[in-house]
Amino acid sequence: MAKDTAQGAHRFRRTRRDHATEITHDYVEMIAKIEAMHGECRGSDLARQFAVSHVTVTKTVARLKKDGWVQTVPYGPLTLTAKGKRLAKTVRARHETVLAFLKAIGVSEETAEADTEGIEHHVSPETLRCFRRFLKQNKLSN
Amino acid sequence: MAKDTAQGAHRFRRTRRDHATEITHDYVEMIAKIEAMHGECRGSDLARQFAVSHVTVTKTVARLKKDGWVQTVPYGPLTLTAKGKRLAKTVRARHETVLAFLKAIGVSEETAEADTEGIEHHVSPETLRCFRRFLKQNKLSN
DNA sequence: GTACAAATTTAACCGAGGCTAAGTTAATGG
DNA sequence: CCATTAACTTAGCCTCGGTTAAATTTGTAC
Ligand SMILES: [Mn+2]
Ligand SMILES: [Mn+2]
Ligand SMILES: [Mn+2]
Ligand SMILES: [Mn+2]
Repeated sequence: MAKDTAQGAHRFRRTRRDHATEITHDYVEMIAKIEAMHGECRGSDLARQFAVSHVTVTKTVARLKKDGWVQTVPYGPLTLTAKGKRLAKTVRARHETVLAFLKAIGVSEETAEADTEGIEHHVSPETLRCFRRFLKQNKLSN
Repeated sequence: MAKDTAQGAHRFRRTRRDHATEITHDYVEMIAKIEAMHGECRGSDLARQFAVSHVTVTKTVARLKKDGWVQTVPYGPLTLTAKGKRLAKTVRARHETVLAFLKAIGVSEETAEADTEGIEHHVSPETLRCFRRFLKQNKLSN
């Protein structure tokens, strides 16, 4: 019994789980970034940055709010909750590490930025440690 | 004008495009693998390997068929088209390279296998070349 | 040849993440 | 103060990738 799934099946489950949290991670990261740059973040900023419609942003933000990552005031700016700020910090750190790593092995700036946007969500803590170790060994820690 | 999208927006578009082709890639890769191991591939094999229901497989296979990657006979095995076989080959090669690369920088077998399943879909040709170059330089080409 | 088990298909549903169109609110210039 | 514009919301639609339940086909054991 327990042979209804193959032994490698958990890897695909992992990938599906990564994708379920991906949008949340990108949003809190972006909100923090825009807040840092412009003082406040509006829905229209996110729509422009992600190249989606403002309606998509409205719906996604409603989910983020329900899940406790952001707070909103009607017709006002978006703000991260304490929990949202903590998540943004770890997500940003991971993003930076992946980006620095790709550049360290010779990937061009622009390609590295683009690939990182997808890769970051599938890098496990162990792999992230390996990336950091590589950067350290090559004296390119940031 | 043309300032309705930010300069970094194309990266998120890229990631969304990667995700749109991801299932197709995983399916053709898996079908080729199962064919190679057991002579033929059935829908139930895919359901077991991906840990999804057989209904999900039926629906996904219908799309793959519509797009010309696989052929089916009612209540019979799945087969790849010529186009499907070619895609499977390139997808498998990319998977192998990503996996070998992660192991080369010190990621454990199991973690490398899991991370690769997601990362492979976001690795651009340029980054793949960097991975291969790294493996070559470290005499670990496969 | 019949009964049963496994595989497959079909129908009906869900949530996430996209979209357009239309209505509402807020800010601002004259 | 009012008209315009920008931002935001609401309503309704789509596809994809999941689900369960029920019907059908196929292969096989007896
Ligand atoms: Mn991202
Ligand atoms: Mn992905
Ligand atoms: Mn994969
Ligand atoms: Mn793969």
